[in-house]
Amino acid sequence: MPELPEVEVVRRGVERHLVGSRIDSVEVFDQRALKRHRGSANDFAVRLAGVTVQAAVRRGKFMWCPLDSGDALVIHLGMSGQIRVADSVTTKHERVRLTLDGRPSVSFHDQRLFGSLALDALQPTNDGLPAGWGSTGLLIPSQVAHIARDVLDPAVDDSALIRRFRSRTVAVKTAILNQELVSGVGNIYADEALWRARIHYATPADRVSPAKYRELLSALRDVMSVALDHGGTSFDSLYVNVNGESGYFDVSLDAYGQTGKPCARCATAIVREPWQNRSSHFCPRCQRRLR
DNA sequence: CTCGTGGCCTGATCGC
DNA sequence: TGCGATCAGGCCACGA
Repeated sequence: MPELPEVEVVRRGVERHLVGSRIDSVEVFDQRALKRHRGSANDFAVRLAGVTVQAAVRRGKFMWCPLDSGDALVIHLGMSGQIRVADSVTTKHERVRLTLDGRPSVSFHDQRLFGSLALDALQPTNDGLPAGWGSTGLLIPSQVAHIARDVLDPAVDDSALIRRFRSRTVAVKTAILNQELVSGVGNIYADEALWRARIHYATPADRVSPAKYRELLSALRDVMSVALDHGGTSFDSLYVNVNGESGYFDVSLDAYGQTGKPCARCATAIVREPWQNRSSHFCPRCQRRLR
């Protein structure tokens, strides 16, 4: 389950292996991997053949490659998507293969099909600032335009973001997972950052103080930076980096997946609760529910 | 506009 | 051994 640091690792791999290449041909083995492409698999393949890849850009968990055709190849890894280089044999979960001019092929693998590839038109960013990491370009795919800047984006205005959080009545965890407010935060790092900032996940977003939000943002940035320094983390083995190597690494998690283990601060057992079709992990002593 | 729910997906795991 | 139920969760469509 790649989150922002893992996607950034993959973006760097895409930058190395795909940027500057011309795509000679495209094989679509399963068109469900083109969920976000508005058009047929044939349309996807025909429009991609012969184009040259110009850059690899990322905002939150969306990645895209501007092409010399004027469009962009949009990549989302979903839960189990992988980019793999130079596969000689096609395996069960290989969904799309790009054959390049004079360089090893690049494939999109995805067991669970939550991810996708798509071709999309580019449009200017709303604020006239660079669209994301990896390029100073001011263009963003139309289907990514509604995604907010991510936590690590230097163009994020913390004060404005905190005002938006505080205008919501939903749980604070819902607010930080909302990709239209801030992007790149998934369930793992949400629980980790809430634990670090000592905030209960169900606290109404409008009852968290600005100072607490600053702590929360800082915790998110810390935990993601550490993960990025280690080259990406993931809780299962589905995430694989661009060379097919597992990106799993032993970043120490203090909340997520730690059910029953002692809290690193106070030794109280970490609790897991079902929440919005997923789970929330927290320390019942350090993270008190507001009442 | 905001919010809550359920669908999309497959494979590992569990109880019977 | 096999079968059905459950769970994992990012994103999106939909209805209130």
